[in-house]
Amino acid sequence: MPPVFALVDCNNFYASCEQVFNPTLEGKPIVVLSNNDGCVVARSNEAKALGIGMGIPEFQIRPLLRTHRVHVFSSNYTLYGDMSQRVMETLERFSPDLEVYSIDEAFLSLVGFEHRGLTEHGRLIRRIVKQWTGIPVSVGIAETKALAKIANRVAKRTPGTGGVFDLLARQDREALLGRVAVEDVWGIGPNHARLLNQHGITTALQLREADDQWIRKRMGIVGLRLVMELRGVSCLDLEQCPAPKQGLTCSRAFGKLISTLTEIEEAVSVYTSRVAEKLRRERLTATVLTVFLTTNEFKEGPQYSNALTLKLPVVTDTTSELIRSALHGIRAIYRDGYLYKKAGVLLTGLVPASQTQADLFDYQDRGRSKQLMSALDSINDRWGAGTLQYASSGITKAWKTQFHRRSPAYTTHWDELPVAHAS
DNA sequence: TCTGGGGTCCTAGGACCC
DNA sequence: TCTGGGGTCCTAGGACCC
Repeated sequence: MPPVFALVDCNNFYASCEQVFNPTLEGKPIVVLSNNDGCVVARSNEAKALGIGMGIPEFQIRPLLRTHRVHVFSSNYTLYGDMSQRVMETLERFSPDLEVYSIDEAFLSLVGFEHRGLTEHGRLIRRIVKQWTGIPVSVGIAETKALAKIANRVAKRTPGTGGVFDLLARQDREALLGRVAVEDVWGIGPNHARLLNQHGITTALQLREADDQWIRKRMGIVGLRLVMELRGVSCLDLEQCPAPKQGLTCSRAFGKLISTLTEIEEAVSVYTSRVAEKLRRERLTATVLTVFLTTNEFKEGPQYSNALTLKLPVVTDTTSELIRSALHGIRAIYRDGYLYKKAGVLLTGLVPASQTQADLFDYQDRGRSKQLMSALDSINDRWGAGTLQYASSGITKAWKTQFHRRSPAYTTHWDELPVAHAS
């Protein structure tokens, strides 16, 4: 059976999540900002119509936001993560062959559903997801993932499609691909777009017709696979079970520039605690730790950026051991006399915890530190991240990430549940 | 004043081995 | 004077994704 993919993509996902819990926002321009309220990461249709670009720094459009009374939100990842799970669980009912591709997108295999009419099936998916979660989605259908991406784009932007577009059924495929700019093709970033444009390739249609040898040489095997996908030859399979994680990171810009080693050590301790929590949640242990530190690249003044990778003395998931190594690393790369903007901790060489616990023979009492970590995790789960923390994390936290306009965690915190008013 | 965070995969080059 | 070829592993950097 030839493959058939549907790409289901939530419309303006973060913005839609905010609207679900505050319906007075529907039809209004709203934006959601990144950490530290830095950049725009989601926009309602009305905000897009005002010309607010994706990724633009908030301070650059502040007057515009005020003039048009745009509703502005800090990111609320707890809420978005929970809503994402609800959407994915709903989609699972339509096809067990599902790949959760990102927080707001999933590929579904529709093989076996052809007889019902794929467009009709797409409309049903859209209706049920909206009804059960409140989130509007678009559905693109085609015989490869790359084409399903394009179909989804058409569904989103073309009034009259009703949010569903089946490329398989189209006779005018060439005309459609001719209207898609090459930089809007999935897998073509700014660098390859520039390269292709220089060689006269400006549309998805021209990319499809490009010379294989040339593509292979200039864009590698990834580029060639993409071209094949545009031709309707499926090269990218549905990845149903996620591959094991290769690394886990916690990196964050500081709420303000900092210069002292003490403050940086505090931040690195907190970041290490966060990444250690992720590690335990994934039931993994780490063997390698990298710390890094950078100044603000956007600002004038002396720049410094460095990273150090350390092999951990023992494979571990224990916060205190990870903090010890991270602080060791950060002291080694810290230089006096700079204003620092960002630091991070990266764990790699990940091994499933089940494979490491049996044969440890170091001096630590593993049983006790395991108990300590589960106590720590359950208290922080129950009472909020950071309720219990290590002394090296400090108290004042002048460098803390800023979220000035965060909406409530409507779905995950009892004291922030939305309230229904009888009218 | 103010510019995010967390990932993946591929490739080239060097070290090392037989 | 003359100095192979093939393999693996590791790392850094580039490109891309949402």
